[in-house]
Amino acid sequence: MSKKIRVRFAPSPTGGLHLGGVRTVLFNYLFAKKMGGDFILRIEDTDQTRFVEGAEQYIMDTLTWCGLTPDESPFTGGPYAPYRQSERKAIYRQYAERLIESGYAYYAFDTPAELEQMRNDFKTAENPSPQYNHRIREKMKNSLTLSASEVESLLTTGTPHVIRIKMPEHETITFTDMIRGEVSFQTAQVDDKVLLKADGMPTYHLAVVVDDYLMKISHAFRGEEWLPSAPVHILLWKYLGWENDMPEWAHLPLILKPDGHGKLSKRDGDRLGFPVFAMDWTDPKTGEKTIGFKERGFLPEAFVNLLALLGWNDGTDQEIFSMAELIEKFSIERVHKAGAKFDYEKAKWFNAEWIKQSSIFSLQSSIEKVLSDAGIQVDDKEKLAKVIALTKDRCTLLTDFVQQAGFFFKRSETIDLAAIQPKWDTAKKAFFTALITAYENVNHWEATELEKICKELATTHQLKPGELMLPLRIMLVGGKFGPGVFDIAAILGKEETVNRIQKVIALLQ
RNA sequence: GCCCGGUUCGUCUAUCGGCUAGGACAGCCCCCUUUCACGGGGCAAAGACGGGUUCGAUUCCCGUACCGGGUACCA
Repeated sequence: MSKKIRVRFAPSPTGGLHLGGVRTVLFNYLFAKKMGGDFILRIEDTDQTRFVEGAEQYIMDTLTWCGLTPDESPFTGGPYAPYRQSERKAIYRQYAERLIESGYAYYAFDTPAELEQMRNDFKTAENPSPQYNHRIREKMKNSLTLSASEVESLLTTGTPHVIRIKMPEHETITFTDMIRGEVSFQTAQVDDKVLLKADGMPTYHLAVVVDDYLMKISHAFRGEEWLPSAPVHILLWKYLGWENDMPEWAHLPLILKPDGHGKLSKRDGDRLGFPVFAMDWTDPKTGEKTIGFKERGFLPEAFVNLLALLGWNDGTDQEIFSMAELIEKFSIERVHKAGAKFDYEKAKWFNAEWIKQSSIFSLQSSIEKVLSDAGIQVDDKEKLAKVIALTKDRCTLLTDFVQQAGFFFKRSETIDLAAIQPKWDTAKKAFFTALITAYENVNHWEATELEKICKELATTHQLKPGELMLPLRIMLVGGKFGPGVFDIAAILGKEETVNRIQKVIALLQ
């Protein structure tokens, strides 16, 4: 039998795809692949989260980058199209009305002002936010309090109205969550949620149940923030007569702010200087740009890896997992119940590990891109491969290659002369001038040979090699960083090495 | 306020009644390195609290505290 495992989520109101969202998708994907089921994605497009321009493409790009391509497009045609909520309005209304006919829901005509009035009137110190519940609904303007003819006339005159679920007064709703086990709620504690809004669009509560049923969803993953509304959804499955088709639920723990309290938000990233979105996103309305993990220099493998370990582990000390290993080892039972604070330092560590263990070949094109974005053109692929081999263990982010590897292809615009100048004298000048000559005559241009020549020459000039390494480095690199100097010279080649030394000697006069 | 979840080093976590409580990130120290990193070695660092149950509780149960979520015609 085929399983359909779906995640349903909304992108952030401005359109970006947030860490928590990607992780929900990831867990869902891992579970689906592990079970051999289909991986389905449903995306909200209502109200505040109604798609802004480019958001659909952005979401697909993000999923592709992460390697989480869904088995069905969440946007275009497919076996259960249409997928956009706005195109399914008639479907939702039909089921909402069916609920009214069977007495499980009712029309409510209260205006926003009246609702606010009610909340004000019933607000007390003990109950700061009164709910539209079984007690309050008796006092409001709805099809339970109005006569049938009054309702009829309000409806025919097109009075704005919503459809609300009629929560039972005293029932206990119990269900099993794949992560949390048995959870129960008292219906008296939950209010008569709106199912269909005045504009005819469904709320999440109605849409999630109707769509999951119609689309034959077998497992539903979502964030923990949905747990309190689970009883509404369970009741809806029951009231619609679909109880036996209800999916299994999994409420994932939240990703929390690294410092203070609460859910991680886009603002925290801006505030603390790390990405929160998977990829760069520019809000088409405001033009505001939010940086992504990808553009910050993360490898998709590392991003997926760090996300998976935020709230899950396989019980061993292993921390580095490929997607294939994650699929093999993932188990929903081992997902934590508690939320996890996001730690950017650890996130970077995952990336460094992935850079170290990635092959030169697989890194080549992304590094070439990073360098070219920084205005450094790579002409020689073979040279690039050598440079990557020499520098990849030193880089945490792909963008670190700009500093660690850039000078191989383009001379540094700034040269840290201040680091050599104070100790520069005629003896050193004589040495480096002699070194140029010696290097010009080298037959085997490779690191150990260059080192040997340099040290022998130092001895004949009665200089300590230690005093010469730093100046040489600055001459070749421009600053106090990078791999071993002779390895650098070896890759740079004879002509370029000699030129760089010459140029700096000239500058020091 | 009420409802629902959660609670092991600063952080992410291991432990499914036997613990000298393990690993990783971050921190500190040493080694390696005539740059900076990588790497290697080491140090420091935790069971929220109070009751039970048990020969034995971090592990099971109950309270309390604290944290998080929800309490919208947002998702």
